[in-house]
Amino acid sequence: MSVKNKEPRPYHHGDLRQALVLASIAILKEEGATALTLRSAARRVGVSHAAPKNHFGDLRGLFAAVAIAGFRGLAKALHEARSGRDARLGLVAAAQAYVRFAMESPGAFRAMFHPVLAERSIVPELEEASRAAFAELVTGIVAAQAAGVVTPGDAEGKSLTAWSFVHGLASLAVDAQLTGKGISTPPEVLAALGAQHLFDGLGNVGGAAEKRAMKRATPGKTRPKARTKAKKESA
Amino acid sequence: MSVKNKEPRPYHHGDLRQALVLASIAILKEEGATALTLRSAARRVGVSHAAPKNHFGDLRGLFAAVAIAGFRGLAKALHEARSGRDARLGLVAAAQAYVRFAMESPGAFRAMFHPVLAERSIVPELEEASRAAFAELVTGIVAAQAAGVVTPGDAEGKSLTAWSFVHGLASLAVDAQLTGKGISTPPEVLAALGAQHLFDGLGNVGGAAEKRAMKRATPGKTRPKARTKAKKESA
DNA sequence: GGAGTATGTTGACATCGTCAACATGAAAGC
DNA sequence: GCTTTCATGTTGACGATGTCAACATACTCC
Repeated sequence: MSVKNKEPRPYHHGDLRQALVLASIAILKEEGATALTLRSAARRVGVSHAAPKNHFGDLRGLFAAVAIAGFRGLAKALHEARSGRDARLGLVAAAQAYVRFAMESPGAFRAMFHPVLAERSIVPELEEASRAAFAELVTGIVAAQAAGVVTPGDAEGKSLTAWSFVHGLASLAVDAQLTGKGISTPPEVLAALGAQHLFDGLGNVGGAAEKRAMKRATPGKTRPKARTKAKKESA
Repeated sequence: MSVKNKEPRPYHHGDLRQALVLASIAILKEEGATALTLRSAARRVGVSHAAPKNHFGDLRGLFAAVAIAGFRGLAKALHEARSGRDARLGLVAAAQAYVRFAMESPGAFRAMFHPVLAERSIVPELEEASRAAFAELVTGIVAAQAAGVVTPGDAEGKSLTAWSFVHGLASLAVDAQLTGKGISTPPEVLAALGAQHLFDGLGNVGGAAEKRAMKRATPGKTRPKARTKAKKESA
């Protein structure tokens, strides 16, 4: 089947499961979400169309495997964004990292929140990977509370608000909802702007936070974002 | 073909386009997003499998028609939520209405942000319906600024932050990301909570907003402590 | 070294989106 | 009134997909 290989491939692949996951991620990146099918992944690896069934059962299993890898990559990106920064800047960087992840891997991002995985409790590993990614955010909020830059109490509720914001922004950006509305600001900048909104509040009229925000809003103040490396293939 | 009707149906339906859109919405509500196909919609209406092609061209056209109806319904819900309330409570109610819309019509919600509609500029009506829904939020923010409960300036940026938050929360709820993380609070309550976070800010430590928030959060005597007992197994 | 099992292949089936060719009937032109 | 035109709907077909059953191969463990 495979065009690229003429020599007799061994009957057993060795690590077909891993190869199929990597191929799926590549397909998502190169051809979009609709192009990922059990057969297309099998084709890319060079195995028969029914081979994936042994490893993933059905299409949902393949999506789940991709989503697990995605959540782990996201958790890692969030962790790296915070590390080495103070609590507040770390949270801003994490927000930007979340959006950047979605923009750079829209296919994987969509797979992670694909409707077929709605009842993901069936796949404990996926449940755990998702929980771990969220935990990164909670940790960031707790650290910010310890540093005195976020009000104490209800860390989980506040994390959820923050998560909702970054997830919504990422989703809107990925689904191209920001275009055609006169919004030209890059999503990553919007992430930083929204993070400031969240910190300072939209309703503190005349308060110190508003003055701080105005001061920050002066042009030429945007941090040169650190160019981040490409995604790693290992997982 | 239709099981429900034996009498000779007229060759021409009359308003097949509208009937197909309504059937699609019903399918989305009753059977989920994956069940909506050109053929299933045609079956439900009782026409041949290729009839939808005359009205929608391809599958994307059907999704676009459903999404247009969805955005109009969402805009209406947002408008009604704000009307009759003061600026701040109106925005809170709008946030809850957004989440409620998604929870009550998850299929339509997913169709509105379906990947196949990513370049929706091809369908001007969809572009306009989406814009109108967003405009409802901007109007709410502007009204809140006029009422003095939101800081002045950059109404669009602030609307975008608010939109990102409600859209993210709605998406997470629809995709069942809130389950399995120890989050039992209903999404509508989370919408109101997050709206308060957005108004007051998460970072105004010791400020007036924090005191207001504490006052609101304490029905009895319990002083909010930074006691996060969420995670019990993750380490 | 043989048995049992995990891993891949082949072929089949129903369903899907899409197309081309055709049927029907309403609207428009004369 | 009659015909022409064309939007609307049907039929049949095609390739692609997910999934299954039957079979082939090769690894592992006793």
